[in-house]
Parts: sequence; structure tokens; C-alpha cells
Amino acid sequence: MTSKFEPSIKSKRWKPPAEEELLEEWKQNWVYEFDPDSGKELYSVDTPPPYLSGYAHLGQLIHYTQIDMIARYRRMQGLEVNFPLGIDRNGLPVELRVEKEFGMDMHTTPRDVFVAKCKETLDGYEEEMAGWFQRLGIGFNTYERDGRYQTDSPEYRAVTQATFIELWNKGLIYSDYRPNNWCFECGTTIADAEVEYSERTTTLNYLYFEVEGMEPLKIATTRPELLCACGAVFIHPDDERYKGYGGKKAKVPLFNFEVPIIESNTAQMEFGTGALMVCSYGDMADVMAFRDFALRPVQAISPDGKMTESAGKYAGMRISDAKKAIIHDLKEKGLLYDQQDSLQRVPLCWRSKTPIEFLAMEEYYLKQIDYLDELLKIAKETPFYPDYHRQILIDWINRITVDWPISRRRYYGTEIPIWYCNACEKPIVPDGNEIQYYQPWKEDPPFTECPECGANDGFTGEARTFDTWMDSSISGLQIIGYLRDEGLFKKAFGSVMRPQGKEIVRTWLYYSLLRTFQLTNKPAFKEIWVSGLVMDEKGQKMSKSLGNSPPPGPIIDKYGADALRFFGTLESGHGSDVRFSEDRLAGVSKFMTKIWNIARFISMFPFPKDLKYADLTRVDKWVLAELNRLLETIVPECNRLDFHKPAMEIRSFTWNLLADHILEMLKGRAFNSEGKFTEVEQQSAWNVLHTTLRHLLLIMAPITPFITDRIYRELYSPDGIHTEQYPKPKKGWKSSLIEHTDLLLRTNSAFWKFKKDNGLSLRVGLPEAYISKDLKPWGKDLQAMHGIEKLHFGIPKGKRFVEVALPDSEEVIHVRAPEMSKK
RNA sequence: GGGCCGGUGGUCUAGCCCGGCUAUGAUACCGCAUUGACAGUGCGGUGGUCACGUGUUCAAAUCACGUCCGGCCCA
Repeated sequence: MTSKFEPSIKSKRWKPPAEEELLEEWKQNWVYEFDPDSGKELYSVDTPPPYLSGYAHLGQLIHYTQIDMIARYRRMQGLEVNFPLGIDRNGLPVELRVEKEFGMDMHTTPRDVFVAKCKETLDGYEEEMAGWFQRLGIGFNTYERDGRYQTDSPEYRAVTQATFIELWNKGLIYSDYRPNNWCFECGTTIADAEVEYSERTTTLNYLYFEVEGMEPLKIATTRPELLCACGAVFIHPDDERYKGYGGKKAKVPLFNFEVPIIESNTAQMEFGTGALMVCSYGDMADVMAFRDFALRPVQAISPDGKMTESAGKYAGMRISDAKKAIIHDLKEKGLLYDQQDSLQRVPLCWRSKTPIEFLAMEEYYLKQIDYLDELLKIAKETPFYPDYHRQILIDWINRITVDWPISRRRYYGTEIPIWYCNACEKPIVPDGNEIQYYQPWKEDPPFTECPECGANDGFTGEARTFDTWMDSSISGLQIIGYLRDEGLFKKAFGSVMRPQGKEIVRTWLYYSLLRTFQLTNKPAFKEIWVSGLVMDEKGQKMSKSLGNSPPPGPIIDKYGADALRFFGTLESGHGSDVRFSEDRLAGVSKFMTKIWNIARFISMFPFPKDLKYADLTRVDKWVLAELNRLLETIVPECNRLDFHKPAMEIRSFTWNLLADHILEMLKGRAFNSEGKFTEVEQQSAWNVLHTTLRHLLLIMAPITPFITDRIYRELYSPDGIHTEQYPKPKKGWKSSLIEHTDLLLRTNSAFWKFKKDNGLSLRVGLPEAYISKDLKPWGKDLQAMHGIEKLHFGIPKGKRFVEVALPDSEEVIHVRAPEMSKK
């Protein structure tokens, strides 16, 4: 049969290249610009500025598409969304990469040259990253260079420095000589948050410590090279073996000085001999012990990784050499009586993966202990999506015991704006009245006279930089013009939302709340969205360092951005990890095909927009009631920034109800090729098909911005879908008809099954059938759908009818089979 | 060692908070039919000790306790 209806959507297939064509159209007319004066309510998304330590990986890209859904949804709700593209460029990783890639040693290369090389390297990565974001349809306000921000730009760094000066003037910064995590490889102090642990076997050495008038104490240690820094020996008060030792003195082997024997229940009776030596500083427990018992620390290791003068004859040796030499000497003197392998957790620098030591250094600290109560309150009061991830933050806050060391001995970072007076050596910061980027390592200070001593002897610039979290922790303030655009800041502060992964709650989120509170006395965020991680096919976290992330290019080329986006939200509950699977992604891409074909089918018919609800057929009112039910389900979930359940609901509605039943049922009336329906009935079908499709596109638009926009442009508006409003449930569409939906679907299945069981084509007509009375409103459409000549409701009398059971129920329909014709 | 999350057919997932019909759906696979929006269009099928153990209960995937395994973060 040739139909007078032809799809107005010509293309038979939706393919990834179509997305790229659309991207070109979008570039001509980018609709996501941020206009703070639009009069709409402001909403800022504090985009996690990706760190550029190399090329983009798929997990990262999926993460940003999830964030983009939030921005798009809020925009469609009518908010004025500030969603900037930002890039984090400060920090160690790029330095390490430049050293490795270009064979430059950062300590011997002139700082200017080295920093320039870092910048150049970052620029390359940045363009690539921005390219991927654009390809995936991330709706940042703009992709123009002057519309994004970089954490290493003079403007950004000037604000970082200004906030430091502000805190300095408030007395929140101090310098102290304290044990810190020191990485020899990176040559810098690192924060607790940057330490990771790895297990390895080491040798546990059993030594004798002589005690006057008693048997020598047996002590097991993995760190004999620290003997010279021994401050005490600990035994457990309940340990029967060491009764009477407490309070006496033990003589440190080889070095022959005496240390107190202290009873402490931190000594583990089961480990080694139960007695241990406490050194400055072997591990965190040592640090605590020295503090608790006010022991005098000895610096055994210097920042360059060699033994200090206090190591006596071992001074100047590297740690490992000193260890060997000391073990050798201990053996020779009979002071070492046993050695065993032992499993040990070694603290490593998260970047260089080399072991760190606790070394006392002079570093700058930002006070945080005094703020913990307030931060805990903010942590408990700010809405979290999903709520259960709040616990990560609360646990972390409860665990913090020391202030935050913020200075780093690195090059590619924001400079600490301090100069030291050559006369009195006091640190001087600029007054902070001007927002300006300072580089003390190569610039003169903006003052000539020391405000402390009045001297005019010149100043020495601070060479250190900030911990990069000092920069990124104020991204939420930077994006709304803090210290740069008072007007915008006033309007926008308080409506900033934070989206991020759960693995950086203790760093980025915590530091952001801390810094914002210190600067503004207010909570940083209106709401916080915390996602899981993207894992590889085996369930391992996808990361660049593990190399377990497939290159994004071929995947996107093959399946398209929409499929990847839909996959990213469909695959896992909000807040839990997404496991990547190419097979399943392929399945999602079939759904895109399905949507396309549904649209193509509906595009055969005109859209009689002016038809009134009252003029619709009852079946069509039922369709709208089902559509309304879908809206009622998903809108509250979207408001919790959860697009996983909506994605599932949408897919299930589209595939299992709309395509299988609604389209099939309305087909006959929409074509009306035999003229069995009135013109109004036919128009009613057209109207409802289009209404349903249009809503479906709208609710999917934040998730799959490409295909929805393409169809919308073809059928509904040349301006595209992304400036439209997100649909709301419509009370007027509610109807009790949906009570019978389930029965209706099962009745359809029963007809299909009957035809199949009797070897009939689905298009073959049936002379007569009986179905449930409840389905009267659908009668006429069911007749057209299944080709039933005479349809009755209830139970038939005669025996000519075959009883067909409805799936999963006691209910039945009765069907009279057609006379057996040849075919 | 601690915190959080999870463990449901080959793979992924719903249900669990508020115990109760033969445990949801998807994907993969198999058979038959069909192909006039459709590269998954229809009907049907194979496949699960709901991690394990104990307890509470008339009844447990669901509650309690314990164990094991996986993941992330931390010490």
C-alpha cells in the first residue's frame, strides 16, 4: 500500500556524524551565554576545573557530561545558569611531566624558562580537553578563550594571593617548625591529603638495648637508621615481660646515649617484642609520642635525603646506605640478634610514588582547627545529593587534628606574596588594597620601606608557592567575580552549586568550605552533588596513571556523544560508581536509533496544535495520562539532581509503552486509510502523538542534547530545543483510565499470542472477539490495531470461541479464529 | 586497623527503609514467526542456593548479629 503519509524526517538513521553537523550549527548560534542581568534567578555551577596532567580520559569525560545535565536541567527550569569552562593548571604534575618529557631538571633550569615550558605544555592539553567537552555537547557558557578561566592566569592568581593577604591580615596564617610530610623526589612538603600508602616487605631488626642492672631490652625496629634520633622506648603497662622496666633508662646501641623507658598503651604487645623505640620521626605515631611526652626531637635526616650531623659517623650517607652500615655495625657488635621479614605500610607521595619522611621544616600554615565546629554545621546543613555522601565529609572533618600546611617548594604554582626585610628579616605582605598578581621570586615588592623596622635595605622575595588547593578551593568564589566584580558577587553568592566526584570530598570540597567560610563567614554552596567514579570494565577506577581508560575518540566516533551521555547516567544509581562497558554502550546506542525511528514515524503526520483537550478521544486522554504519570515520576528526581532514575523511566516508557503499544494502537486511526474514523478522531491521534514526542524530547534534552535538538528543529522549532522550558506534570491530564493500562497491555499480548499460536500473520484480521468490559474506551482502536471485525465486551455464550489466557493472570479473552483460507 | 558503599541468572540492574503471591527489567543466548517508523518487530524459551552463616518471625532478598569478597577513601 502506498501511503499519502511520508515521514518529513528523511534520514533513515541517526548516526554520530549527525552530531558533528549539529555542533557546527550550534557554534553559529550558541545559546548558553550567561547574562547576569537577564532578571532570571541566578544559578552557578562550580565546574570542577579539570587538572591537565595529560590527555583526557573517558571516565573524566563521562563525569562532565553528568554535570552538564544539571546545568541544562536548571537552565530549562528557567534559571540563569553560570556554567564556566575552567581549567586547573597549577601544581606538581605538570612539572614532573615537563621534566620527564623535555629532560629538564627544574632545580637547575632557570625558573623563567621552566615555568614557560610548563605553560606551553598545558596550553596543548587545554585545547584538546576543550575540544572533547565541545564534542560531547557540554553546554558551557562559552568556549571562547577569554570566557574560560585558568587557575594559573594572572587574574586568578591575583585573587588567590589577595585572599591569602586577607587571611594573613586576619591572623590566620602562621609559620612553624614542625614535622611534615616531606617528599625527597619532589623536594617539598605535602599535606596529609596528598599522602598515600603502599604495602611492602621490610626487614624487622631485633636489637638489644642495655638497661642498667637488668637484662637487656629486646626491641624490634624497621628503622635502625633512626637510632640516633631515638627519644624513648615504649612498653605496654600490661606487658608481663617488662615488669619493672618502666621509668628506667635504656642505652641506645651504637650511639650510647640513654633514653627513658615509658609505659604507654600505644605499644602493641603482639608486634615484634612488644617494646619499641620512638624516634623523631619514624612515623605518625612517633610524631604524636614526641608531642605527648614533650621529647626533644633530633633531626636525623636532611631535606636532601642524607643523614645529618647527629648521625655521627654515618652523617652524609643516603638513608639506605646508612641503614646498611648501621645494620652491619650492629651485627659486628652482637647487638642485633635476629632479623625477620615484615609487612609494612609505607607512606608515599601521591604524585611521585616515592616514600616520604616526616621532617621538621619551617612552613606556613592556615588555621583550620578553630573552624571545625562551624564547618561541621555547614556539612550537616547544606543539601547533599545524594544525601549519604555527606558522611564522607563529616568523617573527614571529625578526623582533622592539625592545621593546613599551605606552602610548597615548587615552581609552577601561585607565588606566596611575601617579601622578607633584609634588615629585620620579618615577612611583609602587600597591603591588599589592590588586586594584583605578585611574583616575589623575580619582582621587587610594592613597598620600599619596611613597615616593621623602617629599614630601607631592600627585600628578599619568597620563593615558595601555595598548595594548589589554595587556588582551586576558591573556584566557587572566582566564578562569581569575588574581589573583581562586586555587583555580580553580591547577586550570585549563595546560589552556587558544587558538583564533584566522591574521591575529592576531603580535599576540594572541604577546603572550599573552609576557605569560603574564612573569607565570607557563610557556607560556600547552595547544594552539593557528589558522584561516584567511572570504573573500567573490570571494576577498577579509571585513571590516567593506571592506563586503563580506552581512548575516547574511537568510542565517541562509533556510538556518539548522546549514547555515551545516556549510558553514563543510565548505568548506575546517582552517587554510585559507573562501570564502563562497551557492550552496554552499544545497547544504549540502539535506543537512540529507536527514538529516531519513533520520531520518523510520527513525522508522517501533521501536528494539529489547536485541538482542545476536550476533543481528544478517550484513548488519547489515556495516553496523556500515562505521559503525565511519567512526568510526575521524573520531575522530583530531577530536582534531586538525579538523572539515573529518569533515564530508566524514560527508556522504559519509550520502548515498552510508547513504541510497542501506543504507536501500534494509534496507527490505524492516524492513517485512517479505510475511513473508519472521523476527522476529529484522526486529528486527535496526530495531536497526541506529537504531544507525546515533544514532551519526550524535552525531558530527554538535558541528557541527550543532540538527537533531541535535531528532531525538535525538524518538527517543532527552528530555534532548537535548548531554550525551551522543562515540562511540568499537568493536573488536567490526570485520568483514572491508567488503572487499566496493565490489563490493556496484557490483552494486546494475548491477541498477538493467539495469532502466533495459530500461525496467523499479525496483519490478519479476526472476525470476532470478547475482551474485558474495562477496556471499552479502547474498543475502536483495538479493533483497528488487531483487525477485529466484531468486538464485544464480557464473556461469549457460544463454543466457537477460543479462550486465550492473558499473561501472568487468571484473566482471559475470547477469540474466534478466521475461516481457514489458503493463507 | 577505621569509615563509607556494594555483593540478586554470563553481564548489568530494580526490589531492601515500611518483611508476605511463581524475585523486576535490561543485555547476551536459543527457537518460531514476521518484517510498510525500527540494524532488537512479535510470541515463546534457557538461565538465579537473591555472597555465606546464625538468629527474630507463621513468613526474610528484605530485619538483627557475625563472616567472607569487591570498590573508594583514610590511619
